[in-house]
Amino acid sequence: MNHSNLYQKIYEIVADIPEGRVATYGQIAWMAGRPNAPRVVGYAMSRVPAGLNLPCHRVVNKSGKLAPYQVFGGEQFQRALLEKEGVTFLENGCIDLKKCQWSIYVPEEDME
DNA sequence: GGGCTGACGGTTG
DNA sequence: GCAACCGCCAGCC
Repeated sequence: MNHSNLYQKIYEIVADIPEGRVATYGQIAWMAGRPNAPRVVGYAMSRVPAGLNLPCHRVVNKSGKLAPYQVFGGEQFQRALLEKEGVTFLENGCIDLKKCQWSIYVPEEDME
């Protein structure tokens, strides 16, 4: 099994994140088959081709904090973008994971 | 082929 | 509750 397949899967998972929802690196790693490799996910994001147009801004850490990725133009830009998509932010600047954390099992009753 | 780094996570202090 | 350290896997020098 080629490692490139792992990257491809990571890209696929990130690209499958719906608007208004966010996913954690650990969750993506878990879905990609590497629950112990959250770093690899972050690294994959760092090396992701811009042509894929991946919504990497929807990927946050377990703390609900946005990655120190200033390449987007600033954390505020990223935050505003997510907020515009419907992501709920807390007063402390963290994302409300309990409401916006993406799951493959999307409960319709929880969706509004 | 070996060592360092990295957009993280969990545990311990 | 917050801060720091260790551990993890893959990529790059």
